[in-house]
Amino acid sequence: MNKQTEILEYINKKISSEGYSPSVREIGKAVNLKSTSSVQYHLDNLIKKGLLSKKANLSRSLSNNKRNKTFLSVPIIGEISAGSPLLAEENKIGEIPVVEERYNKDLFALKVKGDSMIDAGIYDDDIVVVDKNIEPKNGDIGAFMINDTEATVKYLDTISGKKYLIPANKNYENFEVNENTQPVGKVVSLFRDI
Amino acid sequence: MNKQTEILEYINKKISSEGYSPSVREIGKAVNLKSTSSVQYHLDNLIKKGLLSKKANLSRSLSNNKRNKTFLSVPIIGEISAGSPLLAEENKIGEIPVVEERYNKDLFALKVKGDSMIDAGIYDDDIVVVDKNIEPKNGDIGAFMINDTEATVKYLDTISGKKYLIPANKNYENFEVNENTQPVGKVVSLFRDI
DNA sequence: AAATTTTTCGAACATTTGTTCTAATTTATG
DNA sequence: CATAAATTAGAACAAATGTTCGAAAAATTT
Repeated sequence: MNKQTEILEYINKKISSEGYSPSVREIGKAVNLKSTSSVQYHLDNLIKKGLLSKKANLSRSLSNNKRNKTFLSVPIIGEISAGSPLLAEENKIGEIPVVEERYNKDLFALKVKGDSMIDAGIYDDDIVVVDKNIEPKNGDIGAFMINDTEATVKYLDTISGKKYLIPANKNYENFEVNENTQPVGKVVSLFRDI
Repeated sequence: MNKQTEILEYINKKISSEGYSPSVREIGKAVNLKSTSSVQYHLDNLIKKGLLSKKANLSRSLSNNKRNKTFLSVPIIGEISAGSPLLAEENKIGEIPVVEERYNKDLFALKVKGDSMIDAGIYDDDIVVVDKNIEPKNGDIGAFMINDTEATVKYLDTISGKKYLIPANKNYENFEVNENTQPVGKVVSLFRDI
């Protein structure tokens, strides 16, 4: 392999595994270059090619131009154990990546069970991302807790003055919002494995 | 705001904007702490709380524990400029995160236009991830290039010996596969903003 | 008000680190 | 083979950086 690409790959590996850039000397050790100036030589070339960025005189400031985006993970909540809070660790069944611009502390994801929202394009086993910051309004798809034990995803709407959770499937009935129905947040995005 | 969270947020901001960790002194300057040891004091606490990681004696080695580094980005392809290869930079309209275990070099994403796959739960403006490594088989949903200028997402199936691209919408017609139809890959997952 | 805990400061120190310069070595080129 | 170009090495330097210690200041508790 080319020394330059060898260096670039080592930098990528280091950043993604450790979370920070290697130093010039670490690079040299990793790719068998005994002199720091040899490493500098290749770094300069990589920077000229636009493949790498770095701040002058600044330690461990290398960053890959091609893959720089950071993603944050949001927990996926599965079945909710009776009595445990929704976001309890025991209910977590996985993680889903979210782009940083969209991330906030009140995001979480739910695995949808059943076909009650199929006409909204939400299928069994789909994963929906819920923002607890946003209270679902009429017409929104929201996540709701029923009796503190079950999370459900439905349309919210008002019919003749009463609020209902409304499935997107003719085979299911509307459910009138009562004191055991707690809005959790608005559904903002959806993932599916095909 | 709490000094500790102020520091944590500054570190996050710095890493995501610059691509590398700030130094102790940079943190101090950012959050108005005149002594490096004051910063150390808070860093130690953050590490004890498990919110932060760092290597001893190593400059700019801070990394956020909540931040998952195992996500990689896959390009989203929009409209395909005539004559340009599918994955050309000019066709790229964004990026989408993919968990590392699932990542491979032949993944890319397409923005779906129209409602021809609506009965498969794929809606207008949905984004589907395509794996060029997997050739779509009968019954699969695949991405296909037509005349090298248009990418389309359809079911693939064989009807009385002939291969067809089959929409999931009664209002659209099946399309017989011909020499201008190139399979690109299999659709493996789906994203939607709601 | 006194005692205790938390937080901040200042200075000093040992390393780490990026940079630069010149020369040696290897590789490609005519 | 001779020459030029690309690559590597070694050493030295200045700046950046993490760490530690004791004391002061501020906030909290008793």
